Amino acid sequence: MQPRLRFAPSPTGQVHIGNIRTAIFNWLAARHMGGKFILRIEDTDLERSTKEAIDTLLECMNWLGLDYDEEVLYQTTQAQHHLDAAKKLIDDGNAYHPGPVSEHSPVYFRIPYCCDDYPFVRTVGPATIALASGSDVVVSGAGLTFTTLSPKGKPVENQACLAGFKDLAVLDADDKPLYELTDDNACALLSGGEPVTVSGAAKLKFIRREVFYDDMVKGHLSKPLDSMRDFIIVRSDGSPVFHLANVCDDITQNITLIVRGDDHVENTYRHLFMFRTLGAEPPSYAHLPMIVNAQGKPYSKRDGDAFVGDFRDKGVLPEALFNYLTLLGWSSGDNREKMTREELVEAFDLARVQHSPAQFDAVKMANLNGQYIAALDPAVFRERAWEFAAAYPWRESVDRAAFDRVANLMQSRTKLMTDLAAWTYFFAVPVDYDPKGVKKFLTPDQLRAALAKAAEKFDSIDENAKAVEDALRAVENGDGLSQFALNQPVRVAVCGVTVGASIYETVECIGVRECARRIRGALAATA
RNA sequence: GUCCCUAUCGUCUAGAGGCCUAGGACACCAGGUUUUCAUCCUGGUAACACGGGUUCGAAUCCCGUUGGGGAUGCCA
Repeated sequence: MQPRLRFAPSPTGQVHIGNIRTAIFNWLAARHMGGKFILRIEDTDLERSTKEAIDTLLECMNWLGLDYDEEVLYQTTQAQHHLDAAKKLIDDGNAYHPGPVSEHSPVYFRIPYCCDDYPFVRTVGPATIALASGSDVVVSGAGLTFTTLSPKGKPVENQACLAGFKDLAVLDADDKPLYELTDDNACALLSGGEPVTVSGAAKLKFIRREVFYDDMVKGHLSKPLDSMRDFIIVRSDGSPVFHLANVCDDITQNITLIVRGDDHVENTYRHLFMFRTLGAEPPSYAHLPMIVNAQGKPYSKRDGDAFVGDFRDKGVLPEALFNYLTLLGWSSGDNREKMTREELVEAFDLARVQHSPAQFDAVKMANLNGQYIAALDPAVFRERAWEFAAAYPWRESVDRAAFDRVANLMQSRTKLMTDLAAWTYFFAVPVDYDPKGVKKFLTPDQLRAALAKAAEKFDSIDENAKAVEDALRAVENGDGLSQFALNQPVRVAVCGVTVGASIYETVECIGVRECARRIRGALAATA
């Protein structure tokens, strides 16, 4: 059967990198296996799901090249299916209204008491739980309520599903049975029998069972049934809860492999039962570790910069973000880091995904981004730079050909597309001059005199880098200055800064005559 | 509190009992190339959380401790 994977986000505002990383891993896994990658939008939270949020999501996926197969499924269109499924579960005795049945009580999913033949349930063995002495135990179709003692001796209320306590015996302090849960009275309880309250209990003795499954990234995972509870699948207002909707849609969409965040492992134990009782084969699962911030903590609103849109605005290339995110929690195993999409699809393997959270490192990502920019075909870089520069007001008055020359000159020293913000001196007289640069390069009389001569030469020389270089060398020689002594003074006078590309080519880009004017202007302004 | 997961340089990671005096990348430091800066090249600092076991041999397996994360919602 062809693998079918899905990305099922809730569109509630911005797209978080943790979220999009899940999408990327799903996409990679699907493409690697030659399976389908399906997008399902879980928009059932009417309050928070907006059209804008959906558009943002779609845009992010498009920007990152996450193409999906088949039509997008909007969860709100499936409401009837969800409710039908709930009804089936109730009819089969796998779900119930607690207490007196009413229109306005929620529906609980019941972890099935008879589940020994489920392929994902196994018997662990006999177990006992010590109770707070002389406490009450309530046994009902909705499970068990009992009181234990915390290590500090405080009484703690516990609730668990009935299925967790196969062959339960409630014992008193002398190990005398106070109550026994047989298949018969379990049946009675499950079909709506009155709850039983046992007083003076001291311990619970039962056969422990556990749910288990093989996670494609985390390996063998299990959880005892007595640590689980029945859970709500339909709210009292009649709307389906995540667990119901999510599982139903996975069934209707025939999903065979679910790749999602680590925070869902606990849900998996519940969902396994839901697939089974809904008559479906459970899919395989892979749970991805979380991405945490520079403090090693989960991203919060305060971190602010963890949204895909922010990275785009900061001048990160989509292919670089994509590549960097694959490196968070995954590695090729052969020291390759900068990899093309094709190489990633080829190498991607869920089994190589890390089990523990990974910290996002903006510096390393910027470095990767720089590598991507450096490797860009110059024509492509010019185009992207031009598009990106639309964000800056100075672009309006810039001639495209002039811009392209600057782009060619600056590509190799661009790390982030936002570095273009500093290109403004190519197109306009600098507004600010670096004070240290002025002090060092525009203040000494000897340099000022030489600069004036250079400006004079600039009035008539050819408009190319070689001529600029020759002119500067000539002035230096004539004035007894050491070679290159004029480079930085010219840079400061022309660009206002002390760092940048080759000054000869920079002058050529700006225009030799224009530079002559700027030098005189700078000299006058600092006189 | 309980349950589940997890632990290699500052960070991302390689590592499936001997190839490990632990490899790569980012960052950092030093040197070199260069008309400035960046790039680039060379070299360097830096890690198996701790304690027990198992074994001829453990970063790797087991147990415990500690740290971290998650779950414990009529959120998803």
